[in-house]
Amino acid sequence: MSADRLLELFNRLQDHFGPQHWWPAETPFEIMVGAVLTQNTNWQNVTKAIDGLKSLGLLEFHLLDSLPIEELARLIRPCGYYNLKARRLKNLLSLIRDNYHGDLELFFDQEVGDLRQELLAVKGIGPETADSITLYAAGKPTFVVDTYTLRILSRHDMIWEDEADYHSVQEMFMDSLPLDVALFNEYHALIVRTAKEYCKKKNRCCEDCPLNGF
DNA sequence: CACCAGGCAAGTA
DNA sequence: TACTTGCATGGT
Repeated sequence: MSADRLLELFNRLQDHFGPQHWWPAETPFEIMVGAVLTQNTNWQNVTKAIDGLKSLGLLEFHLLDSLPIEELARLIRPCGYYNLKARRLKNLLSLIRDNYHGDLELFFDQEVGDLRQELLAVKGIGPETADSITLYAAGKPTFVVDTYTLRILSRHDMIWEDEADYHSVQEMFMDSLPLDVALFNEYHALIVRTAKEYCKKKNRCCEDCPLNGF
């Protein structure tokens, strides 16, 4: 896989869509919560859950941390897997409370690899969620891979479906591109944008996809 | 009606 | 190691 092709892909998407202004949230804490809630879930459903928490004024570390888990589960119901996600959020909040006095700034203020490893150690936080929080909430340079990334790359013969484990694909991006937070931010956002708009059909590209012929 | 969505962990062989 | 399954709501 050539670095040039990955750069060319980015340039095409950027030329076509323009800036994406990710992550769609108002605070790093909201990004972190959203990253957990969006696991295998339509973003529309996530916004329902987030807006619900917001409207009650609960989208703040200490409030969610002290909220009973059953109550949290009930409040995030619209985003699905609510019992599971309530537990996962609690796991994450507990880590930040116990090791960082609930200080999100302090938690995020560490070397990118350390932050990522600490996130991965939380039960319910896998590579994509860890990278999303690291990149979009903490602003550290790590590349976010998701199902859309794998789909688009394999569709354009940039990976084989079998060889496509998370870390090898992530390495591919990070070995080929400058470790630039703004670039990684925009690149992943553009991939999601493209997939949502043009990869609705299961196993083939749309006629009018901006990547046609790429 | 079936299928899908910005995953992850646990179970099975 | 390599599959498989559970988790769940809401939109198309």
